[in-house]
Amino acid sequence: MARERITSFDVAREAGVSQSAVSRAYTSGASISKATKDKVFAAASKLGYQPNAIARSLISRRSNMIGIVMADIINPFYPAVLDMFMRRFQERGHRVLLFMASRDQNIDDLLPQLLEYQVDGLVITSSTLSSEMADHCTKLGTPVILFNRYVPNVEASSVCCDNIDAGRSVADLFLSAGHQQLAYIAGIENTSTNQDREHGFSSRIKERRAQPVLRETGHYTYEGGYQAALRLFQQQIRPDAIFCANDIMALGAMDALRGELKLRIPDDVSIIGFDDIASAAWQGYRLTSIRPPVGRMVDATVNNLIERIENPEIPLAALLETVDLVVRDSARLPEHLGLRHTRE
Amino acid sequence: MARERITSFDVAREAGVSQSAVSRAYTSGASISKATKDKVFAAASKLGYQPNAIARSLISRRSNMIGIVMADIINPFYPAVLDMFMRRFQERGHRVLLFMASRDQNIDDLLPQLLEYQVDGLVITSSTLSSEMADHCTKLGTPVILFNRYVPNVEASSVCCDNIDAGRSVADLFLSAGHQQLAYIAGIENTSTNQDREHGFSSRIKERRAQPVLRETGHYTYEGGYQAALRLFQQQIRPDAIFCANDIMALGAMDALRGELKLRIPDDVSIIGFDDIASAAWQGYRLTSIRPPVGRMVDATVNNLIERIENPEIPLAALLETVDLVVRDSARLPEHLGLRHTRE
DNA sequence: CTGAAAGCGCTTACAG
DNA sequence: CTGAAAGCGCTTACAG
Repeated sequence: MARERITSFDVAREAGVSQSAVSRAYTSGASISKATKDKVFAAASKLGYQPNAIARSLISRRSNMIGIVMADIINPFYPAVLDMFMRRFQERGHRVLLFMASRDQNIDDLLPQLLEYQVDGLVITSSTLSSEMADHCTKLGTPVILFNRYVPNVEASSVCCDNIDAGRSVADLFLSAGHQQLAYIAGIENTSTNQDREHGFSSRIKERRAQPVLRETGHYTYEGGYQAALRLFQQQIRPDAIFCANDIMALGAMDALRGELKLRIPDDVSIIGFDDIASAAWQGYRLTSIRPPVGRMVDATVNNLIERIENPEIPLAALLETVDLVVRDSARLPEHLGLRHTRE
Repeated sequence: MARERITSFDVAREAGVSQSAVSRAYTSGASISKATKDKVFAAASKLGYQPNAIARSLISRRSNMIGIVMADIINPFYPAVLDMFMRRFQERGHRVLLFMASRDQNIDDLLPQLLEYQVDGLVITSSTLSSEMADHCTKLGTPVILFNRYVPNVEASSVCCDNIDAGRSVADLFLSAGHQQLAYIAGIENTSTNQDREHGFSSRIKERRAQPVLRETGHYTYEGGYQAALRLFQQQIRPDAIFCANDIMALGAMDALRGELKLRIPDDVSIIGFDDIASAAWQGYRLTSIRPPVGRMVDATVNNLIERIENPEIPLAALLETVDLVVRDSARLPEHLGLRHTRE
């Protein structure tokens, strides 16, 4: 069981140079001659040496690790998001320390575990943190950015899509197509995404003096959306158009309407979802959906975070991206859509 | 911009004790009096101190980090797997350094990036590694375990479900229910999961002297399964039962059959998938599927890895778990199923 | 360009 | 139980 730990000193001895030289060989931009570098690499590959990133992190006070906190990986929107984050950070030479939170739990108890590993920066997804914790990160010099969440007055950048405006647009689309009675299937109540989507939708309905919106909660899950749709149609007043706070609930609602309730989509009821997850495009659904510009949002998040790591003076940013409408077959829409869209 | 770095020396000074005492206060089982410990924690919380895990890792030669390599997070089977791994490792006090590989690329180039961070162990999912790389890990004393992949003669443990036996069982189910012409929609060709499922399926069909199996490739994607199903029915000989190497292809195949081909499931064609992903249970599909015991597989993986971290003498293991059949509505089945199953 | 030396922030024998 | 000291494996001024 000879666990060999080969260090820069071993390589130095083998190569006949100093330990500093070995270190310089692995530091791009360090002043070292080609000849020395070659000797070092030859010795290193002979011994199977690789620098120890932990030791490097300690002395250089840079771990090159980014912490990502993610709740809700089961929600199909987030695997695609995580995939993009991973690719972006890997491309830029960062490692990712991943933490899973329960959905929308307060993550104040979790963060110290990340912070003790001296992550250079922190991406927080689908969770919120207290302003005390954010201040603590600021004091440590660890920049934090919230992805797809907005918390006012907190020492963190944030990147969101314009959920309020998206909600307003859906209301306009439904009403302009002649729908009379709109309904909203809510996600998790205390999330900013759910609140903003609902607020935009309902307030626009009020402005246009349409029938008050019906409402049920679907907890951002398929089963929740399925049950919420059934409840909506047990009432006296039935909707002819439903805006679902995310796609997975919309798919559940579609199955409930077509299966148990024998309703046709979009002839009897129009449905619009949010996220444009992969299954929204499946032939069995062809769900019309609001597509957040995930690529742009991830890029903005990574860029802002890395900029702030490299220059702590850069001020916080609260970035808001506009959404697209993806037109498929689940909703009757007006002639003139009035917002950016693609047809699939 | 006063980035304060508070160290154990600062806390020691504040508490009026030695730096060793501060360290001991944070080491469970260390010999330290309650009084000293209290003084240390009081000073620490006053100063906002938290031990530096990077420094601890360096001196203790234990990073407490596990590396997870995952390809294919877009495949809905894997987010559920990642979620379980994260919960298990977090519960047991380990951090996770995540790496994303392209699907089934050789990850030899990727591993050094993980190894330089001195991970205590390595879980590799849906990728393979060369035996050279595995030997390298052994030499470094870093245990490796393959999840859902098996590579013969490689210095790593592995945890799989019995894909060969599962394939045989599906053949038996189809034939015993009276199907005449079976077909297989393949996943990614060079993966052990695909090869084993196909081998079990085809070899059992041969043993029972049924019609030779038809075959198309679906690349483990929805769209791939959709197109593969269309191709199957463009031929002279048409199947009356299809085994899909994973669920997501099965859902694509179902949409192709019911949509473009106007066939009824299971009246005209039976379909069985593999993985039992969440959407297999959706009302729009109700796919009959083979369910690997993911919870047991993850537990076995975590247990074997942690055991080997704590005791390097423990031999490698190649664990094989048996699958269940989840009976829904997409396949005509015989009276007597002959394997463990649940009805949903 | 090169080497000797200090130091990152801890853990852990060692001696008391 | 407690403290002084060595050392984990590097980076980076400093002097030459």
